[in-house]
Amino acid sequence: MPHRLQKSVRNRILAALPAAEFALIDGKLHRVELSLGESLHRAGEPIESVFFVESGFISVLTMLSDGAPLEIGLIGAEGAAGASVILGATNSYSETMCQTGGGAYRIGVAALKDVILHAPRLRDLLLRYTHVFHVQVAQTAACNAHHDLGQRLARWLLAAHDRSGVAQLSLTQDLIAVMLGVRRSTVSIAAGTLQKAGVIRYQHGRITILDRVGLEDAACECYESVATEYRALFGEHPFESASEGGPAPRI
Amino acid sequence: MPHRLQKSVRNRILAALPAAEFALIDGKLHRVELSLGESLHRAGEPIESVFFVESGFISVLTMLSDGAPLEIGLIGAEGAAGASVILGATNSYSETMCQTGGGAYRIGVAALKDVILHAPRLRDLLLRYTHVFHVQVAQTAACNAHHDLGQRLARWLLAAHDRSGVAQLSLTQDLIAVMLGVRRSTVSIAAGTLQKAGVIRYQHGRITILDRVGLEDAACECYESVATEYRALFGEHPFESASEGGPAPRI
DNA sequence: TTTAATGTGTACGACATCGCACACATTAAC
DNA sequence: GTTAATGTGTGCGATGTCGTACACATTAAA
Repeated sequence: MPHRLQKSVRNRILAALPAAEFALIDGKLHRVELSLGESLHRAGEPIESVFFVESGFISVLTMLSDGAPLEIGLIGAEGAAGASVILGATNSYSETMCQTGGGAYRIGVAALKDVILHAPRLRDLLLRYTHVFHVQVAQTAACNAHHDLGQRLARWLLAAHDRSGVAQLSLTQDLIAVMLGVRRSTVSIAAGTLQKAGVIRYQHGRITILDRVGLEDAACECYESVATEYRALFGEHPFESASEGGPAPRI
Repeated sequence: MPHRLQKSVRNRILAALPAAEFALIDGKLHRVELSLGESLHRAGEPIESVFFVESGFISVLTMLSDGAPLEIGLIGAEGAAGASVILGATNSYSETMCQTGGGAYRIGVAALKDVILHAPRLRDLLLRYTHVFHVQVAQTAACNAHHDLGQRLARWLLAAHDRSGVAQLSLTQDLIAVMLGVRRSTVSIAAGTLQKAGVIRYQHGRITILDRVGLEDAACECYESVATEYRALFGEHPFESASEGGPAPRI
């Protein structure tokens, strides 16, 4: 297998590895394309692979017994889906699925555990990433209880924008409603408010962020709290592709 | 320092250690008594100690910017507060405080990290416990969004009952309201419903669980989902004191 | 025993969201 | 260009909780 150039890798964890550790894992990574709606792990099933996200973002969903899924976190190029295997988990407690098109590097769980024995920096990064993701979930728990949909929608759009890197997202209100656990019509009202304020624009499955700062004002503190945790781990621009350099794109 | 008898230790993690590993950590544990309302870690502050809970239970709270705390998880004798240090966290993202009287074994973070280098089983147990706690938080995020207060209250009482081990709890509606992030008067209504159904009894700061099975029926699935995860880690009776043996107390 | 502090039950208008329904707008398919 | 599929805006009664207030019950303190 031809060697990848580490600096062409966008995933922040892989990009942060010392060259020697990257060389160890490189040959075991399989580039995969993720299509919209594709499921990476199913709730209750064994975790067979870990996915280091390169582009797009992944939703982590808890499935309630009435069949309703509810999103508890988002994973983009700053993280990895299925990383809980390094805590000793064998089965996934959640459903992880791609909400956009995207790409990732896949590695089998056994191979990853093997690599980790000789890659302490990778192990530490995965542990710390797992912790920050946990903080994200904890903040979401509080957010779901305390903040109204207007704030939660703005927060979600910011998180999605960070992780996708583009201002125009292909997202229906239906999809967002499922993620946030509310009616589609309720999303329509909240989105309408943001639209009237000139912050976003909706056009049949396409949502454009017009005013990033305005969106931050509309969001609850939860966005910023979690972003701060990610900055502590990855530096000033945690969601930006490592290979691009420069400040995160602003609109 | 005189050696403790490992079999007199109630904490499930410490009790599950091989004797050789327990001997390593034993001398570094400090028995502490926890009083009601005592704070073990403060949000944003460095984590200086990890607490292996022996009795009573600990609330883990996210502090929102309006000053309102919201509980995201409970820790009893099955776990440890501050365990996220083993993921590389240096500061606490949450407030942890004791909601009952209780006891714990405290160990300094540096000492714990030192022990862990030579205690792989302890390390694995802490990692797996951290994962299960994460699952608990994730379930709470979904629960806060989807389930009404009647279900959430029943779930919370079950969790508190599991971890305290006694049917009579010293808990005001005010305290429970803060934990669940609702008005005290709303708790009064939900508790009144449970009381009329003969499931619990309230007597000025003292709540008695009269019908454990009825409480389980009133709770959402979230209780059982999380309990299943804890069973996978600690066996059939995850919250029971390890030294007591026999089935968990039923009322 | 009396008094104060604490804890609980209840009331009521306001508000967000539910659950459902339907019309309309835009895009994709033919 | 016509038609079907998809996505969005809106309406409305029902429900759960908010926010606040107050009366009452129980326990603790004087």
